[in-house]
Amino acid sequence: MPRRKEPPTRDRLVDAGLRLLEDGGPESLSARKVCAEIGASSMAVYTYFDGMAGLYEALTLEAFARFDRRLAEAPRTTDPVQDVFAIGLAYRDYALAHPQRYRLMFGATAPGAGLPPVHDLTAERSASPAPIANASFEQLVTVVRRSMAAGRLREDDASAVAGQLWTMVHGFVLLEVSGWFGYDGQGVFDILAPHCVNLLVGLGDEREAAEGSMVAAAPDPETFRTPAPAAGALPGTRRGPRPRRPG
Amino acid sequence: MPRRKEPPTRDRLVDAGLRLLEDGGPESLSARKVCAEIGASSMAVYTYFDGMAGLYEALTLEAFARFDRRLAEAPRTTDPVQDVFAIGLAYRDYALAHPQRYRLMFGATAPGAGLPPVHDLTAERSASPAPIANASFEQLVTVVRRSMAAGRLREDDASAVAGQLWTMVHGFVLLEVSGWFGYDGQGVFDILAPHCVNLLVGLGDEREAAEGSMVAAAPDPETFRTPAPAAGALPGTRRGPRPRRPG
DNA sequence: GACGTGGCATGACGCAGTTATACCTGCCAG
DNA sequence: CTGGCAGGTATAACTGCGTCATGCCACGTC
Repeated sequence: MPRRKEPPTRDRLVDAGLRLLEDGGPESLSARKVCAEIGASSMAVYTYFDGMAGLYEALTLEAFARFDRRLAEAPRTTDPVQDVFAIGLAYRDYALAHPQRYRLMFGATAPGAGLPPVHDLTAERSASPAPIANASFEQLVTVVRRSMAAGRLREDDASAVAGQLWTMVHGFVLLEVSGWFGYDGQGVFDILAPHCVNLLVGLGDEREAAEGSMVAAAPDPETFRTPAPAAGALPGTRRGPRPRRPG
Repeated sequence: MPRRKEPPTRDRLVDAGLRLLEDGGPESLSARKVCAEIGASSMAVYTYFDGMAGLYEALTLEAFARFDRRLAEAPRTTDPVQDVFAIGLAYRDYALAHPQRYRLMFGATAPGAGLPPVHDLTAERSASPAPIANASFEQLVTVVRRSMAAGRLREDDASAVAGQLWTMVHGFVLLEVSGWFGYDGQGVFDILAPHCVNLLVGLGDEREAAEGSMVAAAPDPETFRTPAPAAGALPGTRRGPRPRRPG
């Protein structure tokens, strides 16, 4: 069993791994570099994680755990639809603060670990991020269920509705961190906010109520600028997917 | 200039690269393996692509070109909303048929090429997939615009609306190919189809009209099973994000 | 027929993941 | 106190990776 001095070697490796991943991208996430970061030899990766795949897995689990904590920190109010927006904002905040980590979580990075799950169904692997991811997902299911109980959303399968919201934020965030919506956060205003309002309307909410909850969830008034009802179109709308390198 | 015998070496490398990527995942996409596939030495990658980054870029461009062609093959009818569904189905078909290629296209693979665009804004690179991706996006914008002209969708910025639809399908497809919705296509029925209908309703369409267009776009009656209007909830709904390895 | 140019193979370099081996340190038995 | 034991760790070597300097060789041209 590992020595329990002050900071266990295993945890220091995970911390260093997440730090290197975010600072230098997946290419910096090598066994030699991570171990050198804490002053150990590359053998430590095999002692504690049985190889790089295990390290990737531990990093994924830790990233999901912090993600789950971040979603839990989003405020819960008496307006459950406002809470939906709050969770969505926290979701995006986390992804934008740690884009590499987010890609790792959802199988978009990790050259060796779990990248091709479609072709890799038979691979036996001990720990899966699914339980902790399900915990995060359940946070969304709960506020959806509350929204239905409050009469804001049509009664329906709360998990299916939460899946629609998750799909929306996930797709948006991945496009945003890859630069398809520009790098200035305009996409939230142009795409995500109207998408969310439109989806909520389709789920049964009144448009004015949804927009009110959206504005109430904004930490500052600039986050969501309510579209001018008279103009009809959204001001300053971008032309959709844009080059990764603007200009 | 390259010799123009029968199959140019450059094109054969791109073909072999796409094939290796889909068959063996990103790990199989090495300079040595791709060149060995066509009986050349690894030097060919530098002769034609100036390194692996250039090969990744060429593969991404070719993947986007085939994707664009696939979307263009989706039938266009007199019902523009039906065409929206048809494009969405073609989109998903392509992504599910070539999941690794799809990840490469949207910056999720490619350890060396454009993976961390957030940290890599200053990198100068000649060709970008943005123009061809914009062509695909414009196909969606066109049918959205037709939907507005036909009075099915509220008049709005067609690009912003197309961005919402794109976000939805992109997010869904990435979760689906990673196994979060299971591997049996149930997610289309549980999540994507109701999401699309709900979004279209929020965009101004009538629910019955949207569901009618959806059913009309299905190549066979089983693709979208219309939710029973009496039950309210979707039958057979899954519990949202699921383990990558079911069981 | 000699020449130069461009495509390509060869071989080397550094770095990656991985692993066999040996060492070293802390613990327990006697 | 001493000897053995066991587990964490460093070392070094293996293979395969991207990359590049070098040189060969087959073309097209004068």
